[in-house]
Amino acid sequence: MGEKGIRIPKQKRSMEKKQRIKNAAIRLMAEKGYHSTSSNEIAKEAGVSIGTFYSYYKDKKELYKELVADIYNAVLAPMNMSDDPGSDADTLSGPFDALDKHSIEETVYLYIQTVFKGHEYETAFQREIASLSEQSDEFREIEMVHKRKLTKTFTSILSAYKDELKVRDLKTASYLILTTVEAAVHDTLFHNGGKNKKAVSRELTAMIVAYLF
Amino acid sequence: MGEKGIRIPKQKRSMEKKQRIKNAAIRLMAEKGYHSTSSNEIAKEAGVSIGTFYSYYKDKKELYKELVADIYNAVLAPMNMSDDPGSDADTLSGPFDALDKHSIEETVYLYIQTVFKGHEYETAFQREIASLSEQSDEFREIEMVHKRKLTKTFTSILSAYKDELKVRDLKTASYLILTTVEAAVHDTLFHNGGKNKKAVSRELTAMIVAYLF
Amino acid sequence: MGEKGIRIPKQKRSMEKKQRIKNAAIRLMAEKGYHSTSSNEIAKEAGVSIGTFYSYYKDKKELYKELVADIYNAVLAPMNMSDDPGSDADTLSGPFDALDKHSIEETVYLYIQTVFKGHEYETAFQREIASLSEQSDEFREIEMVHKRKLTKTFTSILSAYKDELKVRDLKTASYLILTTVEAAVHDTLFHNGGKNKKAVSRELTAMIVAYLF
Amino acid sequence: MGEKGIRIPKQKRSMEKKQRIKNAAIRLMAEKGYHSTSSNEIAKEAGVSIGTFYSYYKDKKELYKELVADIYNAVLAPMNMSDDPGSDADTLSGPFDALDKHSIEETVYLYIQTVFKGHEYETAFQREIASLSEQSDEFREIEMVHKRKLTKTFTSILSAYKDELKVRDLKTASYLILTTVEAAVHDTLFHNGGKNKKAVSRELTAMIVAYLF
DNA sequence: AATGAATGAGCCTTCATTCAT
DNA sequence: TATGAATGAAGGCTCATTCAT
Repeated sequence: MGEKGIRIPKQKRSMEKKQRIKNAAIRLMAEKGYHSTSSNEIAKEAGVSIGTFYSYYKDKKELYKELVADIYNAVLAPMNMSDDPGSDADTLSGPFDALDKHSIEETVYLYIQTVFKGHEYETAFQREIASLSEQSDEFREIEMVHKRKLTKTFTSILSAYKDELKVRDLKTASYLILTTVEAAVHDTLFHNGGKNKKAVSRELTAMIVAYLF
Repeated sequence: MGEKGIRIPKQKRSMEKKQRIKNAAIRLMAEKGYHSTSSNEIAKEAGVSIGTFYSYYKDKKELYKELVADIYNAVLAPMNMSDDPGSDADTLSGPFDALDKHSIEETVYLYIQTVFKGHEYETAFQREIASLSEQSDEFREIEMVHKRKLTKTFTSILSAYKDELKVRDLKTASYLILTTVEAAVHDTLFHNGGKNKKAVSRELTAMIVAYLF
Repeated sequence: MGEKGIRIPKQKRSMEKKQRIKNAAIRLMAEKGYHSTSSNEIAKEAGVSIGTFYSYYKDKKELYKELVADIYNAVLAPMNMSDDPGSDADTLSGPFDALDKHSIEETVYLYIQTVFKGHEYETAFQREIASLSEQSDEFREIEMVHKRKLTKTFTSILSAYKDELKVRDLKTASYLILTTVEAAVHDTLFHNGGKNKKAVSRELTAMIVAYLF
Repeated sequence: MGEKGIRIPKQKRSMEKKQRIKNAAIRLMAEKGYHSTSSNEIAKEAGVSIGTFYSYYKDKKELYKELVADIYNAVLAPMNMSDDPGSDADTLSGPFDALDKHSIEETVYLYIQTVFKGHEYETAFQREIASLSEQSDEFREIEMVHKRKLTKTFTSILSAYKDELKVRDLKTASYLILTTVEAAVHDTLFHNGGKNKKAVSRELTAMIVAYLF
């Protein structure tokens, strides 16, 4: 009943406010989780009234979706895969298109470092994203949109090395490597505080190279 | 601790009631998630009064913790690593101590199958566990107690093959393989419905063997 | 999601509480109207927690429906038309089945008095019912269930006088008389404070008799 | 009064804007009711800022009052009873002063048709008016101002027929007839969709004539 | 005059938890 | 022991109204 009329801010003042809301939300959700963070709390932390909050976002979920999109844009941008180059999210430096200029080992290692870098941006909040995606297919789908792109790109990269590869099932190999790297990085960063990042990078590289070639 | 006098049931009748509560909780949480399942609902589903519920469990979290412990015991038991042989949780059949009786490939493959089997027990609920563990360190710690043991055991198994291995950093290798297998199995089962289980098992085996030897 | 489990009280204590809620609701809605009366206010006025309120009623509308049903049962009962003889609403005294024992004028006059009596019970709240019925077809339907019965009964009474009547279109006549009496009584009571009740009764009787015979 | 300085527009531009607001309000309130129509929504529908809305109207109630007044002026005008001949509301065609040029039956029938015509103008919104008038004496009073005039006029018309009438209590008779016609027309139009308009007109005429003469 | 971003009181509703019986 | 009625803090969200620009 009756369009809710969500404000789409173009003015500087408004943009700033929206950003304040986002920052507050990331801060709080990273710390206490999505479910334990209330809209009222976010508004207060952002120094904004609850009415303003709801003039920018239909509901808490809507805000969360935008947060995830921002994170993914920021993380995927350096891999040259971002959808939205004009995103209002920060963008990580260091492009990923240098992959093919190096030896195989270097290439894989570089890839792993890129994934690390991506996970190191707003780490705590990304951990919460991972959690929610696990919880509801609705949230998971938001992530998948981006992840599917990654798989495709990676498969095409592997195809370039086709003749030198010993694996046959390229699709499963891509899936496996992506899952593996993602999990190892995730676990290293989120649950071990990154202490063994170096060793993991080295061994992970070794494992993938040994598998592929 | 236990100011309110949480009942520790030893009588058959009580044990049965507790089990009914647990079963109801698993059923509901698997379906709708921890946060969307209320204590009242669990009690009703269990055919028990809410008062009774709170005479067995300090709060919902307490119940959840017990559920996680049960799952872990059930999953780890077949690997001969369970702490609590007298656990009231079900126990999966098929011991894992046959590892060294087979060829390397067979051994790894068998291990992967065991992990699959573990994840296939109360799959939906385990997915919820994974989600919550991500969310709160408190819950995560419960998992870690068990996982640390797994790493240790696995490292010692690898040690048996020491001379034939090409990896040097045994600790990191163990960690990597466990994380990798866990992640691949998890993703295959929880997010892909297990459709590519076979291919993943094969490639995963290939990757690990290529890495280790 | 998940049956809300509305409590259906059979115990004396509970029944009493439910009645307290109803009384409070009638009091407040009669005074300030349905829309300006909040559930919290009703609960407070009833000396009951808001939680208790929602354990008895799914929402405010549900409570309102019950209130209307109660009123109608109380009002229709003396006309021997109540659906629910065991209703927990009060019941007005004075049956209406004496209609045919009197002269025509007396019969009509008696009928009008009965309608007055019905409207004099919880007058202010009935005024609010009338208002809401006007506002939403959903609420109107609740009233109509009862009103339709009245029309039918009245038509059959008229049929008994068939040969002496000068009107031909019995259905429209019934409708017209019911509407007319209802409106006159309603207006006299709700908007004129009943000051001219006597004169209105007399003239209304005269009009109807002149019309029918 | 008017502390906030409510603008009384005399300029064409302003009048136009005010009218746009009124039209939007009637449209929305007719469709969704007074309570479910927000000021912000009205302003948006009118293509006017909420600020402008509040520069013309102290609050939503003020706007509503003006709407009711307009409707009454539009409805009463053809009966030559409008207070404000220069009202900015539309005016229905067809004067009512032809009453005495016809036979008694024709006169009454004509009157009924006029009332029908009045109710057929902005029917849905008038239904909402009826509802709100029932709800609050404040709103009701607005209606009464006009209705009292009607009664007076009608009484004086009846006086003209004095010698031929059989009724003695002219005041009550006027009141009764007005109430009756109003109610029958209202119900026929608002709740029966006007299907039985013809039959009701006929029978209503018959009833009133039989009563009066 | 006009705008519309901003406000915040207050509404409806849920649910973990208590406690009298 | 067991029950379940009762509680009330807290959450999500709406909307009439204000005010700086």
